[in-house]
Amino acid sequence: MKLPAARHDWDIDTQAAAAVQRELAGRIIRRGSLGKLRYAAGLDCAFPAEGRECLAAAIVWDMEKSCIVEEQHATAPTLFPYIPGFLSFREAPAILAALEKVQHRVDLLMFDGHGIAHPRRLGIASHVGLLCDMPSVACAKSRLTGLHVEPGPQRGNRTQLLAKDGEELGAVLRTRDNVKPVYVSIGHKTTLDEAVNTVLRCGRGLRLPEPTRLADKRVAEIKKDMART
DNA sequence: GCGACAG
DNA sequence: ATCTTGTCGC
Repeated sequence: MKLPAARHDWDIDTQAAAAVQRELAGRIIRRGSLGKLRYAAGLDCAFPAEGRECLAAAIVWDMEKSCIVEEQHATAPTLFPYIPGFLSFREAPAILAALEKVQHRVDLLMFDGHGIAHPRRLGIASHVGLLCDMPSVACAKSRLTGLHVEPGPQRGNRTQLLAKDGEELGAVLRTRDNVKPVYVSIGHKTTLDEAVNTVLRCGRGLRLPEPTRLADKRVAEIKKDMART
């Protein structure tokens, strides 16, 4: 897919990165887009070569037929260490490279990580969604920020993830009966309800939605045969 | 200064 | 994320 050329530097320190996040956060659109949402691109990364490079995979999932329609992957040098709150500066370059290779139509991006449920309201889903100017949803396996009570035990049960000042940051969603819930939040150009529905629609019997779960599986496989050669 | 802390 | 085998449960 064609991605906007205007981007910022990635090889910067945490102070500059935080400044970028605060500036870009103001451009995030917390409303739904117009078009039909059928093709979701799940993104995830792994770190081959002892972490010196980042490998990203994009799995384009047909939400109607529940099948993969395309998959691409790319690598980029790892320019940033893992620091909570700055995940996108570590993974976004490789993810954008993988997305550039995608030929099929994509209606939304799905991430393993947070969106606006972030200290400066610009988690990786929001950051990449904004740079691609695409609707994006976030589905993280654990909390980064925000407060919440435990949701009910059944699939579909949810509670609010709230900031100290009461701002709604996301939803703590049970995607499988009696299994640890996931943290869903708006990335860009979506509403929280759309994000929650998308996550539920993309997941059947498992805790994580298919697009990101399959992307995780892919990078693990690729990394594996990268190692044995 | 002391905890918390996506992947 | 990554290092790692078997094992308990649906």
